[in-house]
Amino acid sequence: MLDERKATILRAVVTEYIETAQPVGSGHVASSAEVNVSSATVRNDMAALEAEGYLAQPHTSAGRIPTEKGYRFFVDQLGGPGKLGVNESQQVRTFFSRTHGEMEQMLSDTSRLLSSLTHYAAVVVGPQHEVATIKSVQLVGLSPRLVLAVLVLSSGAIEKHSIELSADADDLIVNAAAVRLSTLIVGQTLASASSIDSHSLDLGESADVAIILRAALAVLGGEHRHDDQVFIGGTSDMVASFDAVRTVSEILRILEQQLVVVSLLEDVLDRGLSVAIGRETGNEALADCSIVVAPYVVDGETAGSIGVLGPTRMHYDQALSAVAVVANRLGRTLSEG
Amino acid sequence: MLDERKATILRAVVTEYIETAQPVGSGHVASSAEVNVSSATVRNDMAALEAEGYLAQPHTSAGRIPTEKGYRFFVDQLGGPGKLGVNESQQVRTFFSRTHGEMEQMLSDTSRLLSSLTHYAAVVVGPQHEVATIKSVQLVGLSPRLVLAVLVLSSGAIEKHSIELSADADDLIVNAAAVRLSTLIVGQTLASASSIDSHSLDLGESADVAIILRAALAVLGGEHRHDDQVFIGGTSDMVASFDAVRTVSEILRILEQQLVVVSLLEDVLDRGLSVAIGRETGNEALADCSIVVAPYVVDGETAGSIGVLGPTRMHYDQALSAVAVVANRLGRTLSEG
DNA sequence: CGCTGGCACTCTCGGGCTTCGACTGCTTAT
DNA sequence: ATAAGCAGTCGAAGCCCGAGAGTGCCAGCG
Repeated sequence: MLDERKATILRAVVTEYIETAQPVGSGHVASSAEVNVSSATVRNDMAALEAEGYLAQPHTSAGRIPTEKGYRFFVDQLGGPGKLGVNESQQVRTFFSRTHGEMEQMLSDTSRLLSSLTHYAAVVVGPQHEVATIKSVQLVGLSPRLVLAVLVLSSGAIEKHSIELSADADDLIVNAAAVRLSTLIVGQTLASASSIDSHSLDLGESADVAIILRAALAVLGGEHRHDDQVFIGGTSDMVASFDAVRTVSEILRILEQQLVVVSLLEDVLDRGLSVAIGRETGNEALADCSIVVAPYVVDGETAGSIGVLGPTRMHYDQALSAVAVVANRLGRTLSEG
Repeated sequence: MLDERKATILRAVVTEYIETAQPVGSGHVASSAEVNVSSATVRNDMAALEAEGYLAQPHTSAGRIPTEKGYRFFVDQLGGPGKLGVNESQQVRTFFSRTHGEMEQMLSDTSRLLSSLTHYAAVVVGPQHEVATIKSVQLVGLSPRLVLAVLVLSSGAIEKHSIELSADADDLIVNAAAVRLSTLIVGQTLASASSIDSHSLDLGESADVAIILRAALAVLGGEHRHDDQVFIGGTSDMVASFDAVRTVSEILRILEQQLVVVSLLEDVLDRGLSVAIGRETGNEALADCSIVVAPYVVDGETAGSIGVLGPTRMHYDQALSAVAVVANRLGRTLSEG
């Protein structure tokens, strides 16, 4: 629906605007390399593009800036993720060759890597615990009425929950409960463990042990997926792309709410997109922002997602390739462990 | 060295400037309640205060704004931390009555509380692990050559380290090592555990077990205090106090470096201060910021510190009282556990 | 001697005005 | 269809000017 020339012109406007943040006039476009028509012709086409909603004019005698629809077209016909620069891909390679063990540290470092690649804010959402199996469970009495349950998952993640008891429990009882709990849930996933009906196991237990077991299982089931691990880096870089402190403050307020950030990314992925532009993010406060997302795959299963958040006038090609490459490498690195 | 009236005038300038962010003229000061002299007299005194370095003039025909020295005097003679408003202290009370267990969650929530009280960025540095004793240690084999060591500390904190082995180890060996490790370090502090000489325990162990033990002890000693837990909240609030995006970006860059933040707070405390103003923070990028800090005490020992970061024109009295009250309550709450 | 009122001076801020330049849209010629 | 030219629009920048806020200083008063 957009003929060849109009597409070229639109592309030129978008790239120029991304670079300069200034409205782009017909003269600039006409003098650009890919366009071989006069500025008058460009003007006609730009008027058409504006009528179709791809461009907008801040005021009469100014150039044009892309609308969300304009960015969307640009991104879509951009096609594949493109290639990373040599320095960048070198940076990715050395990063992943050096990294090892310690999942949290690694995810946190990954967010730093991604933000340093793109100069936007990077978000890394850790793997869902639901798919990992429980490797070990331990109960540690911290004080007579406070017991800490520590789960080690096959992914290497650790989940801890404190359990408050209504009556004192000595070490013997706690240990007995721990042993019993181990036989019950080790090897299962968190999801299946939390669905164990605590009433089906009353028999054959001493009352004290049963109390602890029931409390432990309740805690497991209780705060489902309450701690997705989210790592956000590079906010200072991203902030520099905006010019109103007000805007910045609103964006930071979003980023402070980890739950919102997670669902933001997942909403985008659920809609089958890898880029959400402006209001497409579904959040009014991010009207001037775009999000680039990719899931990463561990052992054949989609485990989590990573993404960057930047201004709508973002370097989409770079961001897309950086996100794609990092997601890929991250998934592979996590699969080895 | 500052007579009564000059002090009053200085105080009036500072409070007014904190409120309005506008240079304060002699007329305003003269009409303020505490000052009963004419504006001419105020003018004379303000000139003197400027000569002594307490005030500065942006330009000739403008009012005066406080210098760092001016703020310093203001803060010092402010005396005690002052009182919190009723709403605020109510907020603190309900927060700490509701909170329980789960240290990390609690520290993170505390930083949110503190930022919501002050509208500045709040920093909460978790307790040092060095003083806590080891309650339990567990080794979990994730894969043949990867073992995860999980320590539970008496504070309820968890420390995990992954250990990479050069040879495969089966569960039996891992378990044997875990048992031996438990007898070695449970009950000790992290510091003393990490100072165990791994060569003194070769005797009587199977070679495989010894390898794991040595690796585990090495890991313990290795990354000393590498994970102070730092929780930062309310950056979006703080940002709103500034008007240049550039400044904001630099401040955020500081806050992204957790190590820097921790040492920032500790430097201030080490100098015996509870407030650092502008360059007193020791960081050029924070020239327009001030920090208010307080340590918190758990079981009679200084365990960690909390603080807020805001603009130099911060509401010092409110910040001081908020930080003091929260530090106090936090210490008490953590002591119970 | 300290305080005050008065006065002249300085400098920023905002409005109004003009100029400049970057665009556009349209019309006409090829 | 494309190009060229031309008139028109509108913001940005520069300028002037007056208003206002504030200062410093001086002379007089208690």
